[in-house]
Amino acid sequence: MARAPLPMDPIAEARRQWLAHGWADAADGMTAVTSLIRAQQIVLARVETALKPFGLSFARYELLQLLNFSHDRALPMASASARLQVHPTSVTNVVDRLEQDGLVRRTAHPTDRRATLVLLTDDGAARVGRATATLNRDVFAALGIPPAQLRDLVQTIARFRREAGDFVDPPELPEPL
Amino acid sequence: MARAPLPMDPIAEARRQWLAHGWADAADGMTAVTSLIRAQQIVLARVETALKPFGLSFARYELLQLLNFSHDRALPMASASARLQVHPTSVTNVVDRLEQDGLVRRTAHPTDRRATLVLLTDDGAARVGRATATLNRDVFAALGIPPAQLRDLVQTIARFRREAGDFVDPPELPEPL
DNA sequence: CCAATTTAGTTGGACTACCTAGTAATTGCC
DNA sequence: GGCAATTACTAGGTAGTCCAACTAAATTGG
Repeated sequence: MARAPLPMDPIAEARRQWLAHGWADAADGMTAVTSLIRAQQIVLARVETALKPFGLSFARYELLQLLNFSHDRALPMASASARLQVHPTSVTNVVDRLEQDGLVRRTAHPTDRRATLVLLTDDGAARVGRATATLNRDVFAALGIPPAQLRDLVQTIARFRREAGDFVDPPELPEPL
Repeated sequence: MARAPLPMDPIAEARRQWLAHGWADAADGMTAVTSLIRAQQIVLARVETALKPFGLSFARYELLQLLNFSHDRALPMASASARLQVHPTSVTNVVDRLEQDGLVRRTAHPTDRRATLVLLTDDGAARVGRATATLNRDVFAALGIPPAQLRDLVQTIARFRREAGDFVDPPELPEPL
């Protein structure tokens, strides 16, 4: 990743180019998409930096934390894949490495002989606990976005995700027909 | 990528977990970070889907479009790396493949014998032009985020990027000192 | 002017994610 | 009951990202 700040905002520059080429109807969407992609790069870089001392990447951390919050600290591979929204082969890959590091263990599923349970080891639980403390302190609690904007950002993205079919609302109240 | 929508919002669920564990000061930041990462996954998936018929990925497209907007349709590798905010080795990698496909060519820099110019070929220009039309129509102009929220989103992220040192404001007026 | 430093780019290695294709086990339907 | 379709996972290959280390060329400083 390049370190030196650019002398101007490349996204605003792209927006100018879009307008100059007569693509006004797509300019705002283009700007939003590139903004989201760039913002993700920045926050992910911070997360990876914070996790590096623990020998974890964000992909590893997410899986460990998911197990940590699950009953019996275990989950079938397929459930992890669905919950993390990643390809099943990615889960296989990450579990392979986490298992080599002794942070998780593969176990037989009690009833379904096709399935494999991933189990968080004590080492894994300790590791993810320490990583979370660092992450909370150095990244999440120090993002640098004012609370009001943070709230709007999350809400806008939540609406977008729901419309994109990312999840469906749980029936908390009586269903409106 | 998993396709079926989850029965509830996993990010809201994570937020509940964070609050339940007494990490209230980090909960909003965690929520924002995971929201950004998930939103990027969704929009990037749409972009990649739209680009697939053209044999392009977003990384390839970005480089081609950057060259397309540059003088003489050419740029030194280092400039592309800085502008795209990716590691120099990533540029080497992408240029290798684009060159194999005949969409760009490596040329000698006229004055600096260390540097390599990447030049957009006519084929490359035609390809990126058609890809942009599709991208504008199918993705950017059809994001599904209301205009007002789109504007706020972009502005919030722009502020965040500036504070993160992504870019510095251009000296549009006489330099202070 | 020449040595030391910086800059530009590539190579090799590691990680993550995806896709395709395969095996094994389970479920569903006649 | 038994065959077909589905589900769970793994293997192999491709793409993209990064880092560390390296070569070559340009710049800088004494």
